[in-house]
Amino acid sequence: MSRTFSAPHLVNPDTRSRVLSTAESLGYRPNRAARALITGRTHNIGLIVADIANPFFPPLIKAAESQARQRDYHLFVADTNEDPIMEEQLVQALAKQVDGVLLCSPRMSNDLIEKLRREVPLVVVNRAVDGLPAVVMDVANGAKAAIEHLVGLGHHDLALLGGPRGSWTNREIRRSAMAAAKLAGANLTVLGPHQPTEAAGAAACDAVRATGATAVLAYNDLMAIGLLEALHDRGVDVPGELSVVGIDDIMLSRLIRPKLTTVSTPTAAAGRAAVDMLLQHDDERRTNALVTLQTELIVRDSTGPNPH
Amino acid sequence: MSRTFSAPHLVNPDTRSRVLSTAESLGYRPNRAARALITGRTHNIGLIVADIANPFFPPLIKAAESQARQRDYHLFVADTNEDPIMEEQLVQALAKQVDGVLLCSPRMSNDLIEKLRREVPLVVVNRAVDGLPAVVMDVANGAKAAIEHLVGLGHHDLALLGGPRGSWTNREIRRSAMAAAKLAGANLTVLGPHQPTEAAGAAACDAVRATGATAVLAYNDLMAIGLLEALHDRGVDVPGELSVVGIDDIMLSRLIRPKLTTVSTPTAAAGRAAVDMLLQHDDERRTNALVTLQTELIVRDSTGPNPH
DNA sequence: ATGAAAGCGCTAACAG
DNA sequence: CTGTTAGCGCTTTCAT
Repeated sequence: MSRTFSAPHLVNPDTRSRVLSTAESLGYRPNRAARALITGRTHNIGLIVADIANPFFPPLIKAAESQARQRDYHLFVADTNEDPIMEEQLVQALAKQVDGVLLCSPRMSNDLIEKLRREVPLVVVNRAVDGLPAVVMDVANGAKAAIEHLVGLGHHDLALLGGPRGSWTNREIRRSAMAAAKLAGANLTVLGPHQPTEAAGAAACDAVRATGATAVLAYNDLMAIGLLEALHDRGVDVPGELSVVGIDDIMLSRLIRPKLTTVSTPTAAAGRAAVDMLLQHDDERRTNALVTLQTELIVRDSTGPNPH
Repeated sequence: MSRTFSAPHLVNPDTRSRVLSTAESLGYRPNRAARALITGRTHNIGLIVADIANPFFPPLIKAAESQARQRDYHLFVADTNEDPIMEEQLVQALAKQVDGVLLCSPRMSNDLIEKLRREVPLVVVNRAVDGLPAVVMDVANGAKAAIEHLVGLGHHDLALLGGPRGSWTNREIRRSAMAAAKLAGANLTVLGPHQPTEAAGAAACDAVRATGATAVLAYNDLMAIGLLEALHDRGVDVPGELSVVGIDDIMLSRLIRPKLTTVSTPTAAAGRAAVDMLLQHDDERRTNALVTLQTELIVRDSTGPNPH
């Protein structure tokens, strides 16, 4: 009898235990897909990220999965390869199989997000979208702290190694870094857009040096690390000749030499928060809920005083 | 009419296109859960790993997801936190929702795997189980090559930094390393079991030094890197005083200094192969199919001649 | 080549 | 409190 599983409280304890033991001996397990058909709740969540192998995402995925399963949900994970078109396809493909989708660091337009939210409940991570539940990191404040840190070290000529087109985070960083530089009376040259990868960071090395900057803020740690590698190959001393700051504080950043100064973003907390927002009942959910997670500048060894 | 989607070839092209355009205008998408109920095929795959945030797994997950979706399958990802009990629970929880489960680096017993395979088709990665489709890396050969490399550098006193209990890979490495050391007339001290983490590698530093070994092979790169960090903190020069070899060739390993000498394992290929094995029709599937992927020793900067 | 009907495993609603 | 019934969206079988 299905009530034993779906509404245990209004069934006779005797009957219940009898059913339970029979079920046990038969190895019976309720079929969630069949249940979903009638209840409309699948107890599945979709998680869409730009690149599973980008070290930024695994801690987020892990935290989301853990939080989801604690609430008896399973997690679909899908990878868009940084392709906005793939994002749309994936949301639609998963829509019928999940109770909601976590869209992490989307590259698609806000208009498209608006369209997709009508097909399936959406929570967006790393993007603020009007009227949509979202989890963002306060990267603006982080970028500001990074610029102030560099200016405090005597740097006047700064460069920003920009991230991918379509990234809300990238826009926030640029806006905030430009404002902070202006306020401090420093020059800031903006480079980009670039893919958020180590290879792109390395490839941008010469462009960075051509700006004449003595300090660089990168869109993320991966690009900063790529830049560091290329700088090392060219015999440029960090932080002696050039200071480098990243954003994210991925595991790598404290393991490389010099240890990377970076803005730490709470990725695991973001994963948990996103799951919580998706799963909290609609009546509690304010449609414009926006959770902003704090960031923190971690000063390590890749930044130093202006050599000039 | 459902035939339009499930058996397009035996429907009148006119009718078909008419149905299709109507469906399109209604935004209709077939419900896979309902389809699964009757066909018995969910078009979903479960992927169970010990730790999503362990850098070894993301490339495997990414490759598996990509391969699965190319074949119109979605991927559930779950994390066991290195807990064998969680492995069992997860397989059972996913069993009804998937057409098969990819069990990566399982820590559970072979007996339990035998039991679970009766509930859901299983493909095992990083473990050879009799009569079960499996994808393994030839770590035995990799460990042998590592030992020979170290002996070739003049090292006679070696240590093996062992991995987790229950790991087939760990047993393979130990067996092969011991055989290779014996053959070369070198001493090999085996340490462990340890968690396969950077922290555990660092924590084992003093134990490693106490063995008097001049060269160490670690269960994986993460442990080797932890060891390197601890060695650095203690002012021990690598490879001047101690040589270190890892296994896996995770992205980190070529980014740290000294760059880690390691045995590269084809993790992406393993993810793809596992999906392929699961999805190939049962009639083609030999029950004892075992795919063995080759490994390769990558000599970088963490190994050098015996100082004595 | 197409329409109609049965039924996958489950829950909801309704009787008892 | 418990047995029965209808039907979720789809595919399959059986008619036509």
